Amino acid sequence: MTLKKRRVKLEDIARKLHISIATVSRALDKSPRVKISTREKVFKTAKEMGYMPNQIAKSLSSGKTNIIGVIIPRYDEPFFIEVCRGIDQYASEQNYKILISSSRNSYEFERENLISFERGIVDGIILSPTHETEIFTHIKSIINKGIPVVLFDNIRQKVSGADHVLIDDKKASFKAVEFLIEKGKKKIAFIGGIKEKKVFQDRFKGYLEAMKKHNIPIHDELILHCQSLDREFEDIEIQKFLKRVPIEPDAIFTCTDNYGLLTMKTLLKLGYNIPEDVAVIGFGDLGLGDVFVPSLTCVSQPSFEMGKKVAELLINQLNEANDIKHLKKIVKLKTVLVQRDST
Amino acid sequence: MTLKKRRVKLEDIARKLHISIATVSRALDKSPRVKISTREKVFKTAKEMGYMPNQIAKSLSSGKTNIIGVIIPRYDEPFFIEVCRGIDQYASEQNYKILISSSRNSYEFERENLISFERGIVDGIILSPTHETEIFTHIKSIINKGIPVVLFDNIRQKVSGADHVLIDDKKASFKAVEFLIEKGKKKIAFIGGIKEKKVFQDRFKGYLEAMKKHNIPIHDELILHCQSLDREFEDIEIQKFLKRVPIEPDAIFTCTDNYGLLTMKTLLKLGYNIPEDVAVIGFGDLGLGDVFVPSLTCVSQPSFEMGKKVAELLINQLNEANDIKHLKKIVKLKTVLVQRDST
DNA sequence: CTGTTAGCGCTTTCAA
DNA sequence: TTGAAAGCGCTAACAG
Repeated sequence: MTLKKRRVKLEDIARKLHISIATVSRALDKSPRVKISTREKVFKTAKEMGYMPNQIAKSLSSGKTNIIGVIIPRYDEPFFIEVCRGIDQYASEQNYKILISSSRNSYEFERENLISFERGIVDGIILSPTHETEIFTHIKSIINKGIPVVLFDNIRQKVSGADHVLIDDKKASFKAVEFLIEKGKKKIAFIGGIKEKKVFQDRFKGYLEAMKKHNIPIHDELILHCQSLDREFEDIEIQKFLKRVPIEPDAIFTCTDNYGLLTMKTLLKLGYNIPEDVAVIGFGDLGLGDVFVPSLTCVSQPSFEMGKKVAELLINQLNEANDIKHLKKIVKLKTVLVQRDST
Repeated sequence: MTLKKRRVKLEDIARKLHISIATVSRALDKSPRVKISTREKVFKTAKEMGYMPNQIAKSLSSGKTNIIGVIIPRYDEPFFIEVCRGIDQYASEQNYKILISSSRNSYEFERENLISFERGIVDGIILSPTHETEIFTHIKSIINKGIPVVLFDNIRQKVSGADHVLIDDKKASFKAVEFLIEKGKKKIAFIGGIKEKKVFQDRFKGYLEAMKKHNIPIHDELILHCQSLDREFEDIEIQKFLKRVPIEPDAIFTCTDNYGLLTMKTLLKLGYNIPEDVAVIGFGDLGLGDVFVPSLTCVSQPSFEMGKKVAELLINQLNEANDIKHLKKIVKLKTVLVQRDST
């Protein structure tokens, strides 16, 4: 019954009103170079005809898509989701949409994603490098093509030409461990993530430094670097570690909230009291720590804020004149130790 | 030092090789209508010159962006993230990218998002309606313009012309409650979400039916419909409810995992034993239930699978010839009751 | 204030 | 097997 409907375009409005396409375009842009009465006529007709601008045509012609590409290592990590929320919040205020893709913890995927973004679908890119990412030529190459880039979180190497947003992982973990020491803990275990990941390396360094500063001997048996990239296996690794650890720790500093929760779970099942027998600290503060019983003390990382900041920096770059050489920034966000029942 | 570099385009390759743009385009497409030797030359030159196709131009010309728009009510709900993961998984296999936006639990935002997608940036749309969404004209209007749509999860009203993916909420909760009854529980409380949301309505119906079937009296005092849309307030509402409930329940059926966890937290703090004094069931099975101590029994909803299914249906629609009238499908996915320590 | 016109970079007929 | 040329729908420079 309904006729085959072609999309209404500027030309249709122009023809109907016996004016030029350019005038219609300008009228819809509310350009001051169009008589108000004409503008009104155009708006009215556009509405009547159900006109909807074609974003693709606009983009081709203007060279701007108003889309930001975001590449994160994985979806199933609340930290990245929080950051994306922050990005989305800021971006949508500025009339940008975000295209998220996951590099699945793989350098190759990260590279592929970047290349597919290079095809012009995004105006700029926000990226959190995977643990595998050692070489940054793929990123530099994007920057060289004039596409703005902002990096966040796990940055093994500074990339000139990109903004960076991060926290001071070493300092944060140093303070957390020191806090345990000040509580009188001596046998402090460390549970970290894959060694290759910069953030985990730094958190480990903070642990070591705090121990050293207070002259507490470091036992290798009390140190675990989880190698899993999968939630299920993390659980198994941690259980195995805790069941076999030769020295009973009186505190455990863990590098993510999830490690912290898994640690508490296993400790409780093994019959330990938290925090009396063993204190536990997590890292992240992603909303689950205060649901668990006992609630988890942790380093609170401003994930949402980080997302907003990252988006802000990118959009600033986008708004700069192309020829003005942007002074790239390195922004460090503050962390706080949130004390709850596990310490 | 570096020259102002313009992007390499087909024309540049064509000129260098003294052939036409059309031939270059066809060669890169591996069209059989191009001599193999020409194709090879083109590929070689394209690589040398660092050619990168312009996706926007391609899209304008082909009418296809290979982007799927996804609209979810909120980001901070693991269920939606899992679904998005599933969508992304299937979509990326089929060479689609996804553009996610949140309707922030608001009908108005949902509508706006839809309209912005209508501007041609996406080939099709996946949408999970908010609790506020009562009218579906905005969705129908999209469908009428020929844009494929798939709906999932909270569908108050079937929309002809769209595929639907859901679970049988009523049956799932019926079975869960019946399970509690069979365990000998009599004073079963219900904690649900906003009354306006179809899924919560159905889960409530399942509860009522199970109680009725087994002739167990229903006490209004044992029923809570959380009205919060915010994690923090959910916690407060549940605490208040549990502290004031006049009849002590011996079991609590809750409509999300988060409600279940919050419920357990509060019960533990009030000194109850789980499951001896009170059993608790959640809904969702989103990875936290088995970390908590005690672990949470829950209705397991196949979120990731749902995402894959939804993407599959959408891409099927996209692949159909435009004139073939697609028979819209309603897919119901199975749920399972996962028994853990809280019952 | 309005119109004409030349692109944006690619695809795709139609012709050769 | 290749090329010329007409779009895709919109923007923007230029002219009037």
